[in-house]
Amino acid sequence: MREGCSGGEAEVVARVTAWFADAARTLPWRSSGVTPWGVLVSEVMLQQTPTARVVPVWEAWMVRWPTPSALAAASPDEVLRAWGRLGYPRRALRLRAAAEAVEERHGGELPETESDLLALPGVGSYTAAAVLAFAYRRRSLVLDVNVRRVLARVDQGVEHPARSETAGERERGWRFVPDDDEQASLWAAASMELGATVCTARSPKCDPCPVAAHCSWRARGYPAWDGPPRVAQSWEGTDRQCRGWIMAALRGSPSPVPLGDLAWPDDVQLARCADSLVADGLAVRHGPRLSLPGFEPVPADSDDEPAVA
DNA sequence: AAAGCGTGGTT
DNA sequence: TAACCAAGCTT
Repeated sequence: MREGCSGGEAEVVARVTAWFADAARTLPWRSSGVTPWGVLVSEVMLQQTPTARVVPVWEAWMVRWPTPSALAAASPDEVLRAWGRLGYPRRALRLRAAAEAVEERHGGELPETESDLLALPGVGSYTAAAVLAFAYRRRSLVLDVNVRRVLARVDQGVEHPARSETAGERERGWRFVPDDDEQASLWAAASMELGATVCTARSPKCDPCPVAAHCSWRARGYPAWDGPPRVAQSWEGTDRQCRGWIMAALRGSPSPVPLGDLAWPDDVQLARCADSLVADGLAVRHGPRLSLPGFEPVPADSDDEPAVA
């Protein structure tokens, strides 16, 4: 008997992985021939961004910058424009920084250990584990929002996982991870897929669920969530919205944009957000104008600002 | 360690 | 229609 399998973990793993054999979506980063770097690119793009929106961007991106060295050589403004509307554009900068780090520290090859992966910019606990599982077919604990929700329901009998990951959650998560590398990486992909397509946050489809009969939440009659209320992130009028507005303008302009051209109702907020974008390396000042970083003004003789005598 | 960080589709 | 939600990371 495998260690830690006192409950029905092995049965759940077997059923979910069998279901996955048929139900797996065909996603471009799952194709054979995709490099570990390609897997990492997909994982970073998928952080907080729906799969459907990532697909076309990933495909174009990998054609343009197939390797870490190619991306490291790209200029930030190109990278930010190619990132398009995926959101959280600092991920694009961090991905480029990760490419540079792979070049400098690992000779251009994505490292294969969890600690080396975690040391890359933009790579956290989830992404490192996902690369181990999906790129290297290695045993790891892949706990994303989908897997956490599946385990919350099947294992804990509650509708939602805790707001932030707990030690107990990781401990329980490991109980489901098969000893075998190949089976473990299959479980990682399959459990994520189940959460993404069947055991969804809003309206779970228990009918086609391969583990409905093993689900504690179902057995308990789907009790409503009685944990802490889940925070609703506001949007209207936030700095986030303002920053997004500025970034969209910068992406859409071939030349630096005067802040005054950005029709934003609050001048103070606009200035503050411009400052924060510059501080984050997402924008650069050219006198009173703003551009994406890496933008090269035509090297005329310093006509960016009116000459001061 | 809680809060900040984009964007747009779904319910 | 207004919330809710999405393959998280960083500070």
